[in-house]
Amino acid sequence: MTATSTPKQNHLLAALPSADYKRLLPELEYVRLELGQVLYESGSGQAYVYFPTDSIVSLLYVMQNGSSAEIAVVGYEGMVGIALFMGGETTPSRAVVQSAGSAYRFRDSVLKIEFERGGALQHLLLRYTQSLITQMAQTAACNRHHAVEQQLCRWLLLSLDRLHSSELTMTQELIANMLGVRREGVTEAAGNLQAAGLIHYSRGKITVLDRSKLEARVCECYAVVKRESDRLLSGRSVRVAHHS
Amino acid sequence: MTATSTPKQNHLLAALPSADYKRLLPELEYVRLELGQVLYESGSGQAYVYFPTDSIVSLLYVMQNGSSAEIAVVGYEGMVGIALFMGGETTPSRAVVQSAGSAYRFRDSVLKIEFERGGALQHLLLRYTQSLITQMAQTAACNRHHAVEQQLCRWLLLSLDRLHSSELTMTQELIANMLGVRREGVTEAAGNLQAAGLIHYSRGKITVLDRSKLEARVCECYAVVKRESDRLLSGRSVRVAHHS
DNA sequence: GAAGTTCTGTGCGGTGCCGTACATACGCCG
DNA sequence: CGGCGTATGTACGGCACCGCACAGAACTTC
Repeated sequence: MTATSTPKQNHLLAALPSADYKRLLPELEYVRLELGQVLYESGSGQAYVYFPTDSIVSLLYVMQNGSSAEIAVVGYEGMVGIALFMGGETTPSRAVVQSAGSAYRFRDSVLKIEFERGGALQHLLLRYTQSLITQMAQTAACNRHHAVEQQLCRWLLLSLDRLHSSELTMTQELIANMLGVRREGVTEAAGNLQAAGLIHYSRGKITVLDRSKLEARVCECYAVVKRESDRLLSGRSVRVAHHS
Repeated sequence: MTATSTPKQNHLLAALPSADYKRLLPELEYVRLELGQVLYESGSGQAYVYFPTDSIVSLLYVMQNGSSAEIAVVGYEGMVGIALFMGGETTPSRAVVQSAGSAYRFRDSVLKIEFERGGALQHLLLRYTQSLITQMAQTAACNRHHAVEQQLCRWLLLSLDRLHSSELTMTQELIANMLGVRREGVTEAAGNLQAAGLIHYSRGKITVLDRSKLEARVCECYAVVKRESDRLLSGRSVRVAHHS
C-alpha cells in the first residue's frame, strides 16, 4: 500500500465543494492508523477528527463486566468524532482501529469553526450522522433478533465494503469482541461459512471467496443499512423528496 | 389531566431563548396523542415534528418476520422527527405512541427554516440528537448482554422518567413488542418484580411501588443514558469543557 | 529445531429465551 | 347474572449461546 494517498479517498472530503475543500486542505494531516489503536476513550475528549481512507474504525461500547459490543463501524464513507459538532464533546463509546490503514485528520477547533459556517460541510456531516444513527439502530435490532452466523455475515460485508481488498486481518477473538459473543461462537459460525466455501481463514487472515453467497446468508440488517447509507450519501442526495 | 397545557412543558421548547420561542409560538399546534397512534411509518415522510409534553413515543424497528424492537423512547425531554433536520427526510423506523397524552407540533417546513438559522434551536436539537444516539447505542449493547428482567427495569424507569405519575397504562404484550421478546418473558420478569414488591400491575395498569429498588435491579444502561442525557440537555450545558 | 506464544477447534453441562399450547382471571356489556 | 373478549399465568420440549476446560495447530524466538 505505498500508493499515493489523497484526502479525496474519503467520501465526505471528496463530496465537499472545491471552495470548502481548498480551505480545509492545509489543515489536513495524513496519519497512519494501526490495528488496535484507540482514537478516543469513552467519555474523554478528542483533539482530532479522523477521516479514514482505507482504514476501518469501530465504535465500541464496553460494559462494566468487561464485555463489549460494536455499535457502528466507520470507513472511507465517514468520519470519527461526530460528538464534536453535535455539541456534546464526548460520547460513552470507544473508537478503536479495526483495520489498519490511512486517514486524514484535523483539529477539533477547525471542525467546529467549519461546521458553524453552516454550508455544505454541515449538511454533509449531518447526513452522515443520520446514516450512522441508522446503523446503530439496526445493530440494536439485529442484536435482539438474529443469530450469530448472520451477524458475522453482516459484519464481514460491512468490513468488506470499507476495504479495497477481499482479505481482512482480524482474529476470531477480535471479531467476537465486536459482535459481543464468545470467541467459540465465532469459530463455529466461521467454520460453517468456510465449509460452505464462502470464506477462507487462517490465523487472523480472512479471505472472502464468494461475496454473493455471503449476501444470500446475511440478515436483512445489512441491506437496510447499505440502502439507507447510499440514499443519504450519494452525490445527488441533496435533492429533497418534496412530499405533497 | 385537564390541567392547562403549555409548550414549555416540553424541555426543548422551554430551553429556547425567548426571542426564538416567541417566533415559534404561533406555529405551534396542540395535539392529543392516543395510545398506539403512529406518527410516522418506516421510510415515509412526515409533515410534522412533535414535541411531547406528557406523552411518550417509541421509536421502533420492525423486522421482516414481524418481530420488533424499540430503539429509543421520546418524551417531554425531546422531539420526534429528527430526520427532517438531519437532511434525510425519512428513517427506517416507526414512531408509535406508547403512552397517551399531549404534544405540540409544527410543520416540517417551519422546522427546517428554523434549523437553518443556525442559532440556539439548532444547537439544542443537535445536542438532543446526540443524547438520542447514546440511547440507541446503549440499547444495542443492552440487547446483547443483559437479561430480560434488567431490560424491563430499564424500560420502566425510562418510561417513569417521562411521566408525571407512577402508573403506566401498558399491557405485557406491548412491552414485549418494545423489548423484542416473548410476552411470556415479560410475564415472568414482571412477576418477579411484583413478588419482590417493586411494582404492582393488573390488566394493563402498572404501578411502580418502589423506584429505588427498581434502580437497584436495573442494568448499568439506564444510568449511562440518564447521565449522558442530563449532561447534554441540562440548562448550563452550553458551557463547553475546554480540554487542555 | 526446541520451546514458547498465539490462534483455532472441540466437548460438556448449564441456562435463558423461544415456540407452542392451554388454563385461569379479570372487566365489560347485554 | 352469564357470557365474551382480553390480559395474564403456567407448562414443556427445544435450541442457541454461555462458561469453562483443554487439545491441537501454526507462527515466533532464540
